[in-house]
Amino acid sequence: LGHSQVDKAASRERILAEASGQIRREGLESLSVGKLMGKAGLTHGGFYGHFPSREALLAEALARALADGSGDARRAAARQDRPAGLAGFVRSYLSRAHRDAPEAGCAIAALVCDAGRASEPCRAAMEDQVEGMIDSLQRQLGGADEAEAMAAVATLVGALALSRVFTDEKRSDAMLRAAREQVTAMRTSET
Amino acid sequence: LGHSQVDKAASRERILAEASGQIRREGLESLSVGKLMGKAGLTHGGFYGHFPSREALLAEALARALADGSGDARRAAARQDRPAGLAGFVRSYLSRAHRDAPEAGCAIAALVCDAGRASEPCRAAMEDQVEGMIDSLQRQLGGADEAEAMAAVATLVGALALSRVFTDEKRSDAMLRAAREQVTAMRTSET
DNA sequence: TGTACATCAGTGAACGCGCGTTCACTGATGTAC
DNA sequence: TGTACATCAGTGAACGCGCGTTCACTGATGTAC
Repeated sequence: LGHSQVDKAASRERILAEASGQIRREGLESLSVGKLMGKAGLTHGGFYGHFPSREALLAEALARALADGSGDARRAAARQDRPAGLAGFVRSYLSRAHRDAPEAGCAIAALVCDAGRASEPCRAAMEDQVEGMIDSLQRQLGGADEAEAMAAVATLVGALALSRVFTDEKRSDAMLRAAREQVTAMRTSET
Repeated sequence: LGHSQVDKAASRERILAEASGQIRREGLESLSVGKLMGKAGLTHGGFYGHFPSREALLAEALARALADGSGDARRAAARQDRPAGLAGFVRSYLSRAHRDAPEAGCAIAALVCDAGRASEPCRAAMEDQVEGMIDSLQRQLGGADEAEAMAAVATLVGALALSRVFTDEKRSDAMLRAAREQVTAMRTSET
């Protein structure tokens, strides 16, 4: 059991990473201090050496989740040198892999509904990330007006969230495919 | 304090109606037996004369919420004699009134994220309602293929859910407008 | 380099609280005569 | 129509449980000499 400063930083990191996955997998309210510490290999009492309260961790974990999931994906998509550009981003965003691993994926799609009910900091963090995704898509759409980018975001987020509702995998796949076609067609009709 | 059989039926109705609104306003997990009974004008102990458990009520309340919100809206949209048809449905679905009153609105948009994490009956009920909304939109789109209807549903649900994340009302309105334009344009390009 | 000690990461018992659920009870209802 | 009584809708105290949080403690860390 490490007691050094480096170990503490590593513990904090493990706690945050675990929390960031947990909230994307089962929602903001699912995060329990005791269980979280257990998964991080520690006991519940140590939690308050890292964060002042569950609520404070929640805000930080959401920020982390948004950066991990949506942020990474958007940055990848925004890279000019990427072969496929928009089509590549849409393909990966609406992929089975993304649908089946919400804990590693876009926190916007995983938590849209929770966001409106959450504390102000959580809500603000989510809002910023949505704006970021709109910007990113507008650029990818090649100078389309913002309304088109907004509609594209709605389609992407809605389709991914809905694809996770279906128990029948074929229907779920169909939902992803339908949205992929629509968003990809938006570019084609623009350029 | 009524003790008749009619009164009991009315109590059950009040409990269900209250629960159906509560879960759409604050999520499935937000439903508390004690608070719910309080809002229905009763004490917590009486709950088990109406439902066997919180979980059982949850499934019934979700079914009710889906029927109230999405069902009503879809049925209205499906009526052939309605002046505007699809455009009318889309306008009301993506209206400020709908956004600002989730407790009376579409349960799909209010609970997409919660659905995947919920018990099997809840998930199945949600799944059915999504299929129903796809069917309804396909008919409204005038014989478009199912993929287009699915993409339209994703856009509608995604935009409504996202519009509730924004604190800035102008951005929220813009999201609704953007999706309205896109879905309405789908019909135009079809017919 | 080696020892003495202050620091502090992590432990685990304990707390108050709200939850879902149970149950003995109360008193209005509605039926049998 | 009027009375006696079984039914049962609703009450509120009590339960066990898991939660977030606190705190006295332990023992490894890393610094001062």
